[in-house]
Amino acid sequence: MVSLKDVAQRAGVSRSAVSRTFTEGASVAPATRARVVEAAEALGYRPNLLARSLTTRTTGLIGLVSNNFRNPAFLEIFDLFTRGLQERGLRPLLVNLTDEVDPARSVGLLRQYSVDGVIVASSTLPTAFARAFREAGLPTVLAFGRVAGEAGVDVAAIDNVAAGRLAAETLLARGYRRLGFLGGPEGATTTIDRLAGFRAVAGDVRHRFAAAYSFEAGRDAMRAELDGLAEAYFCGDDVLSIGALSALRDAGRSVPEDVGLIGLNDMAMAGWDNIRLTTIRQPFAEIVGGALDLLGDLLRTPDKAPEVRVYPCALVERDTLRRPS
Amino acid sequence: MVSLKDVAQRAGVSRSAVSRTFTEGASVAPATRARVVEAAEALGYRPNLLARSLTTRTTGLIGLVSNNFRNPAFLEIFDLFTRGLQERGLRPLLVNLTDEVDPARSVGLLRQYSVDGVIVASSTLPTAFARAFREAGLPTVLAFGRVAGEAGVDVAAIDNVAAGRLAAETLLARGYRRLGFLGGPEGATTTIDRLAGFRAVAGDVRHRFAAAYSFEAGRDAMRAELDGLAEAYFCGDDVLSIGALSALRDAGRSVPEDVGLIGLNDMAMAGWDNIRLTTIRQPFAEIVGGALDLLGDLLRTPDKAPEVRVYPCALVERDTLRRPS
DNA sequence: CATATTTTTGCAAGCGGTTGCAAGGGCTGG
DNA sequence: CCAGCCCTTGCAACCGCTTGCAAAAATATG
Repeated sequence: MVSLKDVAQRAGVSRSAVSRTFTEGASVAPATRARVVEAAEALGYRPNLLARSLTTRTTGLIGLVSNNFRNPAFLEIFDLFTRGLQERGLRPLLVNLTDEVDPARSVGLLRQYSVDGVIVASSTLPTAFARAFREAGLPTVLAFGRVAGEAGVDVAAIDNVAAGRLAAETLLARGYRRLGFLGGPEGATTTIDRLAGFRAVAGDVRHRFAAAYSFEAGRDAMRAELDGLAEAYFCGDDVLSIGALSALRDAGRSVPEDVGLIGLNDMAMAGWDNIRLTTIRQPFAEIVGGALDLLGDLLRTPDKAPEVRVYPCALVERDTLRRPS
Repeated sequence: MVSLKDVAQRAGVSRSAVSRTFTEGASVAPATRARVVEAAEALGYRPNLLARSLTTRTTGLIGLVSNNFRNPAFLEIFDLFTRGLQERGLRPLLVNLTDEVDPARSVGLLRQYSVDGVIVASSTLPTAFARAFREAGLPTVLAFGRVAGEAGVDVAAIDNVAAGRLAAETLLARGYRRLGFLGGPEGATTTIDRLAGFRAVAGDVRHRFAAAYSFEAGRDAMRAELDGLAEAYFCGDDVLSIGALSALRDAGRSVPEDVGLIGLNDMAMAGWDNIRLTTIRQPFAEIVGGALDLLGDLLRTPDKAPEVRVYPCALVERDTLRRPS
């Protein structure tokens, strides 16, 4: 591995000189810079960012932590995050927290790698995680989590209570009466909020929680609903809806005539011609962009007051709900 | 940030002593170790891995590079890779190479972050990338790429030529005669190989390439096929198949009676009750495990001869192909 | 108990960089 | 031609940690 010293030697200058030609805004004479650049190129030199981080105290590493590796929506989200980070000169260190229950271990890990900040991209990770990161002094932003009451953490997300209300209002407006809620994992804040919003409008409806955001979980949950079916359901997520849809069709119920279904997310798949799920759209790109902006602010001014950005969600009309009359 | 020195001071020992209590197999007296551990705990000390890497020359960072952020199969793959790496004490630095065309830039990036190795997880990234990484001295393993002729790079993947043959044989065995190939991106080695295998059995069939592994690309490609439709198609990938399926049903063609369809991958979605795609299964978990084992070997013995692990693929019977008579 | 041997320990240098500081050099203006 | 100023440059220290080496301490041996 070629280092600063090698370049300095070859260019006939001091190590400082070559360091300076590679650091923004340092004072080097054009002539020496040229010599250094030439030597560097000849040797194929690139500064070692991790060594540099030792003195600059910034690594450019961002922990991208999630536990949603089953839900295709998150592939879109990872795509947006990784590209966004790359555009900002940052590198995502991916942390898969599936099955992890102890925030302290994740904190240790992120600190050991001196990440500059962390993005928690999850709708189901207990809020203790984001909070633990923040308390460990890591600039943290939570994306796709709960927007209220997460004292001390920046958040970019939709208002899940409002989404729940919108779902209920929509179902009622379409003439469905006995409503049901088929939510995601029971403990998740987003599930709780969506149910709360839904109930605020629809009253104390029947509800059931799926074990995960997965097709199978949605299908199984809807199967369990089959006796005593409501007229229409708000599903916690599109992939859950698709599972539910499958269970309904299997059982010979027609959607949207017999049963209405509305999802949440509007992931790419929801629009596929053979699915055409009516759903509530989460503006992924905007949320991710917002989360990245928040992170950028936080990196610049580490002790700025936490900020919450709430993004509007909107109904996307497709074929699993009756049209308004 | 608490450092070695702070702990040393508090424990009343030298910095070396505390360093040694945190490095495997170093000589420290039980008593001092205890004092150090206590001080470390009181201070919340964790060794800085990046500083350590400066002398040990190993970071535990692995570049996980891909350009497949549209294909849900890759979410499963990322899940497997990240968990597998974590189990081995390694950390994935995620690199999104969508739209990147210059291997040199990626090489620079990976070297700047001193990754210990890199996993190229892609079926469509030009082979120049994996090769460039290897030539830059980075232990590299290619997963889901071409298994033959990639001189100098470890590979874990299926034999795409064999997969193409299997597809053609299956279609013929089911009584379909005029066959068609609806492949993924035209330049990709995997596409080329699958087509080659398919043709080796089916002869010089009609073929068309989709622009990407996406639903829309599959649907559009199949739409373009509609006049002059073959009797059965081998699609480059499940998500492409699902798009194709949608185009066919839209056009009033029944699958599998009018037209047969066979995909490749057997991603979770292919088995969903409302899709039920007949497909050829790529054993994701085995391939990922193999890639990780290869990487492990490579990290241990950096100049071992490149090795290729080929995994068998198998037909998964569902509803888009006639049953054998 | 003295000596030989083994462990444990601290020192100091080094990993690949950055940066404050003071000295050196080139220009300008008078 | 000289003083004064500013831009460049190298020195040396430091970032947090590891490690070879030799001295010190502990243990074993006769």
